[in-house]
Amino acid sequence: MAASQEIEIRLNAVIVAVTKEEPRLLVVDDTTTGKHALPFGPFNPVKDRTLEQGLRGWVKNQTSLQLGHVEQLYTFGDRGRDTYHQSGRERVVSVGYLALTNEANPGATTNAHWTNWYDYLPWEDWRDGEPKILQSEIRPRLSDWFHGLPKSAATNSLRQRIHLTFGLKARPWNEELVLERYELLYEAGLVAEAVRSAQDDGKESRLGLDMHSDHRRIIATALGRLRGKIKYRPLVFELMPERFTLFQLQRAVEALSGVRLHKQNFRRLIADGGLVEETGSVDVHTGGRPAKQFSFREDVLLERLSPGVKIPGKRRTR
Amino acid sequence: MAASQEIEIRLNAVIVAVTKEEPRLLVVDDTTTGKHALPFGPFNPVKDRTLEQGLRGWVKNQTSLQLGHVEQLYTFGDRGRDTYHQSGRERVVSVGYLALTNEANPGATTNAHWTNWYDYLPWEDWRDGEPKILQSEIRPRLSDWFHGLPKSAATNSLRQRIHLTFGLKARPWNEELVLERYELLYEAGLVAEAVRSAQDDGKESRLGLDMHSDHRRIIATALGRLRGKIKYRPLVFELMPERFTLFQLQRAVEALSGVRLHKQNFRRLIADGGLVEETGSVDVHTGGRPAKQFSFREDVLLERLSPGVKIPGKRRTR
DNA sequence: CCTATTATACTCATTTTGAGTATTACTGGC
DNA sequence: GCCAGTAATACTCAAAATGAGTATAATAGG
Repeated sequence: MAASQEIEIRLNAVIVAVTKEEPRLLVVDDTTTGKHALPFGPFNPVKDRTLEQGLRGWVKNQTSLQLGHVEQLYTFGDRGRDTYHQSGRERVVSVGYLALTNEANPGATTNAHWTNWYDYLPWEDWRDGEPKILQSEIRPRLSDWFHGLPKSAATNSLRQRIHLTFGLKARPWNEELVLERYELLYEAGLVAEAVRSAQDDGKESRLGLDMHSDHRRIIATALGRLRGKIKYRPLVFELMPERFTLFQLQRAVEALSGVRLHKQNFRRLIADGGLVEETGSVDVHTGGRPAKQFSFREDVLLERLSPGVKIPGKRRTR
Repeated sequence: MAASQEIEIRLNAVIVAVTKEEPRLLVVDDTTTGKHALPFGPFNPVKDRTLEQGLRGWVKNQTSLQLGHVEQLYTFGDRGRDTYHQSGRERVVSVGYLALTNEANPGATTNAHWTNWYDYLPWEDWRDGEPKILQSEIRPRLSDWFHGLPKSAATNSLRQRIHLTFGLKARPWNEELVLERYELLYEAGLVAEAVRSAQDDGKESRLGLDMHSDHRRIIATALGRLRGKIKYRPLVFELMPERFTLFQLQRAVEALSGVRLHKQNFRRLIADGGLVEETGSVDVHTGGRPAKQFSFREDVLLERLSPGVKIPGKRRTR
């Protein structure tokens, strides 16, 4: 047991809501860099009995938000995160958390504000077809980077990896590979974080809105996890109002997953899944036939094992 | 940014192998309690660039094991873990890791040794049908506990939770709910860890072999994660020898998942999945017709997205 | 060469899923 | 009040995946 150095533990929160068909993220303005940053609080070993309680504590104090589902994402301890002092005297370890809430909630009081998740990861939003940034920026620049590398045994492997993560060469787009895509762009030096310590001062156009420190990596982790988990856990409902139409639910799932779904099949999955129940009320502001409003059946948590919202895919012949 | 207290970060490793159709776990003997403990090393912020590198570092030094896949499991910071000093001066935060290896490897040099995973979680092994301990011990004692609780609004919810996690009342056994089951037993005071700080000195028969501190919770987390992940990532192959028969592969998956699989369908899934390729050699020591030996196709990692080993289930009419 | 034993191949009924078409119930303009 | 537009909801159908077998092949040991 080597003597521990001065270590500080921070609890970072990726606080997510869905409003007006967009996935939203609570950020604060970092005063020194002017960039957006994830809110965080310290872990106080004396006061906080568990890490999660520490997180809930400072969120409650600082934002008066009512958090729903909270889950630990990952613990980041990399040196080189810019909170690390060159002196080596202090090291920050961040424990990232994903927290779901409802933007209609009391709301933040501090300098925190809601932003659109896809401001930071614009290539992840395929709801209106393939994002233009892929065609215009990412593919050419990834290609330049790839061809500029020295050939080696790993060359073919890297090519495959690029194709897989970005759905190139007839491979399907897999919405869950958010972190994998971010990391590839990072390796290729295409996101601002990757060149922060280098000579390049960011004049070249960067992909997506930069964030403080490695926070974009953390939200990529969060989005990937969330996209995966809504399929087998009823997490979407924590982001919905009390009553909602099936189409509103679909829109929320689409906002998170970043892909469009087949309406009739989505409806079938939800109905057959027994996750919701009719409230008797209808929403007449649909522009067409009024839609029945539903509410989440709390008791499904008690009777089903993995009551998620499946995401219909596209048929592919193998 | 509150001043950080003295915090030590430990890197705990759940090192897993599969040998002779049993899932194995590398443990050390805790000198003070005589119990088995997970090996761990300190995180040294000066030397270790990342948490994972820190982990690989001490594992390499202490055991000379060749680790394959390594993944972070969870960060535990609960007070009350017995490494916490009442004085409140020092607090240990443990980052748990799952690491896969091959027991045929060089092997450990220290006091570490391999044990059977199911020694600690005997109710998780359904390969020979329902474990007797469920019938003889767990169900009756869970029942006693449940009926001894004061009735409240949460009573029904708890009953459902018991039924779900343990597959009671015609609900199917879900092999992935390892942590959920452990936590339920913990709440019910049926595992030794739960009564360590209480008056009870453990005379009553405990369920499964006790471990040091909260290490059994960590291995429950690991087993649950592993059982889930082998279904969509080719992790089993890291636990297999270079060449293996399909039946040996099946046995390994069964060892991990704790359930028996349908042989013909398993074979179909693997074959259709294209995860393996014939080596041309056969294993004649089968007791019957010789079995072809296969090897893992490394390049599937490059061409498929979720090349896991699906676990055939049982048909249930809804 | 017969039997036991395991590997491997093939069959079949269901269920699940992707993708449509058809029908229903509103609103707003005239 | 009727019609067009629009969205919600219902229903159909073929393909693929899945659970559960039966059938056949290839070895060892007597």
